[in-house]
Amino acid sequence: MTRTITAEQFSEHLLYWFSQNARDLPWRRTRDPYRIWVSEMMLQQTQVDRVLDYYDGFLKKFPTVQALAKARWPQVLTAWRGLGYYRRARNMLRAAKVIVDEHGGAFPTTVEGLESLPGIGPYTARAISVFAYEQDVLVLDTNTTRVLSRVLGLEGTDLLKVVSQEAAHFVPTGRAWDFHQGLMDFGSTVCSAKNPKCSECPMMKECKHAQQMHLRIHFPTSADAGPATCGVPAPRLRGAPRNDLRRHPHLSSVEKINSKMKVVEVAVAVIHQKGKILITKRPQGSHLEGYWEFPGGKREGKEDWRTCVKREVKEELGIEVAVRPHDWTVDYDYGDRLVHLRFHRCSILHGKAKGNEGQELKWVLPQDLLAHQFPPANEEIIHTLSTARYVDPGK
DNA sequence: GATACGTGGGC
DNA sequence: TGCCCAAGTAT
Repeated sequence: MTRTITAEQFSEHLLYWFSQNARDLPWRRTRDPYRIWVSEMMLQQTQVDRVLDYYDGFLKKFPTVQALAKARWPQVLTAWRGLGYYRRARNMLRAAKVIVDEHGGAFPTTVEGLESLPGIGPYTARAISVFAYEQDVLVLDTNTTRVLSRVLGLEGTDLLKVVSQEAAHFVPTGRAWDFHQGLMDFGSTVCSAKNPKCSECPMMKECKHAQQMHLRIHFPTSADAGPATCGVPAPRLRGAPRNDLRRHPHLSSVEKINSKMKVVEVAVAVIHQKGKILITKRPQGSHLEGYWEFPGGKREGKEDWRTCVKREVKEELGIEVAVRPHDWTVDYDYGDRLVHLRFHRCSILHGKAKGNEGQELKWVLPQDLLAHQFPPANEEIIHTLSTARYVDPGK
């Protein structure tokens, strides 16, 4: 399993991403705490595009906290009408009066001071600290919490508390402003709540969530097991218990799978001979081109899985194989579809394998599998196969 | 800690 | 169409 990303790696990826993808938003062109405050209040539970329709108009009508403090509620309501959550506007009017009457018109400069104002809670207080004063504090909202918890693989109840502890040091010194603006944009566009675009994410390799999303491993129960076909002794696995992968507890976390999601079923052949395993290279132009993979293919309807393996191997390689019951299954989530892979170990009955579809073939020792690039869905299988010791059926 | 609070967009 | 949700806060 990959190491957890470091704070430095995270910042480097994020700040670079932000430098290339930053949106030009009006509240990013100022450090005036009043204007930042207005933006943050409007942005509570409200999307950027909607806030853009109100932000300039509100500031034109109430350019300063003094102007707002002098206003009457119907005026403020008029400037807010349509945005929703009207208590926000009412609290802003109250807070403006407090700032003018009790603080001489100056905004509090500490998180505690800000949070004491009506309508300003833990999030908004820290957001103003960072976006107006550029203080190095961690700001957690739904976006930033989601991104950090995913990358770090944190979950469970009290997520806010866990993330604030584990990620407090992720804020790069002196760069809190960029860091959080980037995190917000990143969370709403790439690392979104629904359908995250992991393919566009610079941290996909290090991200615990991506690893979990795309690699869910299940094990056949003993009831799934059956005799190998054709009476050929199958390679037996020694030294690597079937449940080896259970040592990765986070892999057992199964996300809700959209019931509408299309499921593609693929039977995979892990063909052993003389201590080596046969792999093939995906041809150019195909999905995941250039990756090595095991022979196999899509199951046709309710076709028997082992029949499917035999058929695919015959089509692709021109050989007859004996097929064992499957040893592993992997579900790989592409976002729009779920690919269900079943890995069956096989032995060659007769014939010499050749690439009937022009694909490159290679026989490799288990320990050499790691040197070949496989799709991420195969990663754990590769790891298991490469470290296991086999009894060669031919000996 | 569960709930209400608003509206428009996405699916 | 109807349901879910989005830069949270107050009760």
